[in-house]
Amino acid sequence: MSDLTQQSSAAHAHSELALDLVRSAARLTRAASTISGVTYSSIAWRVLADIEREGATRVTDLAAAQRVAQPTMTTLVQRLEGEGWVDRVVDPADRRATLVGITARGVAALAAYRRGAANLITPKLAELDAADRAALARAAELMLSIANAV
Amino acid sequence: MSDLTQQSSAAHAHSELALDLVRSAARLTRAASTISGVTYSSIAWRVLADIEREGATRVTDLAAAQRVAQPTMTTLVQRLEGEGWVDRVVDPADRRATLVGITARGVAALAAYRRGAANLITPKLAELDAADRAALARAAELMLSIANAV
DNA sequence: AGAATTACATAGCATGGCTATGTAATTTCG
DNA sequence: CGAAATTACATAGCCATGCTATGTAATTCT
Repeated sequence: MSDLTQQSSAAHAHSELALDLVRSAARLTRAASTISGVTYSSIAWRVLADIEREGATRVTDLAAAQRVAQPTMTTLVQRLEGEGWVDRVVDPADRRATLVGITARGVAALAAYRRGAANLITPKLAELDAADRAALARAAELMLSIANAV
Repeated sequence: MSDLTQQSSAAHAHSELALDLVRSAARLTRAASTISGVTYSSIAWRVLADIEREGATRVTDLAAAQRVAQPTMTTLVQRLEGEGWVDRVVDPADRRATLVGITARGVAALAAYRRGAANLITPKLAELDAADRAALARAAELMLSIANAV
C-alpha cells in the first residue's frame, strides 16, 4: 500500500471514528436525560457544575462555555434563579454585567442530579473490566478536550 | 484497606467515571451541533441513520429507539417529510401503522451532515496517538451499549 | 360482537435554541 | 471632555425538541 493510500485509509478511519463518537455521545446524552425525576436537560446541570467549580460567572461567559447564544443563557439563568438554584448580582467591576452564583439549594439540586446520573450509569460500569473502564476514563478526557477545541 | 472499603472506593470511582462520561458526552454532543450549515439537531440525523440502516420503520419504533415519546417522533417525522428526506406509507401489515422510509434526498442530506461532522472532529483525532484513538473507538462502542442498556 | 389494546395524529404546554432589538454602561477616539 | 463605538445583558419573537393528554381508526382479545 502506497503512502497516499495509507493516508487515505487513515483519514477514512478517523472519519469513521469521528462519526461513531458523535453518534454514541449523542445517544448516551439522551439516555442520561431519562434520569428519574429530573426535569431539566443537561445544559442546566452543566451550567450549575461550571459555576460551582469556577465561582460566580458572567452570563456571556456561561453562554460561551456552553456554546449557546447569550439570550439562551439569560433565559436559563432566569429559570434557575426561579428555582432558587442560582442568584444574580451586579458585577461591581462593570455595572453592565451580571454575576451568576450557585446557591446552597443549587448545590443540593446538582448533588441530587449527580446521584441520579450515577445510579443510572454506574451499575453498567461495574459490569466492565478494568481495561474498558480505563478506556472510558481516557475517552472522557479526550472528548472534553475535543469539545473544547472545535 | 478492607474489602468493604475497597468496594466503596471502587463504587466511588465508578460514580466519578459515570459523571465524567455523562458530562463529556453532553459537551461533545453540543459541540457537534455547531457544525456549519446544519440546522437540525442530533436526533434528526440519528433517526435518518437508523432508518437508512434498518429500512422503513414505524413511528413508535423510531420513538423507542431514540428514547422519546411517540408524539415527539411524529412531529420530527413530519418535519423530515417536509424536507423531502423521508416518506411515509401505511404499513400493509397493519393499517394503523405508518412506515417511515428514507428518500434519496434524505440519504444525501445525511451524507452532507456526516461530512460536516467528520470535518469538525477528524482533525482533532489526527492529532492523537494510536492508543488514544483506540481508547476512543472502544469507548464509542461502550457508550452505545451503555446507552442501550439504561 | 363488544371490549380492550394498539398506532399514531393532534392539542397544549415547557424547555432549549436562534436572531434582532433595546437600554445601560464602559471604552475608544478626535 | 464629549461623542461615537463597543460591550453586557434583558426582551421580543420565532422555531425545534421535549412532554402528557386526548381523539380516531385499526387490530386483538374474550
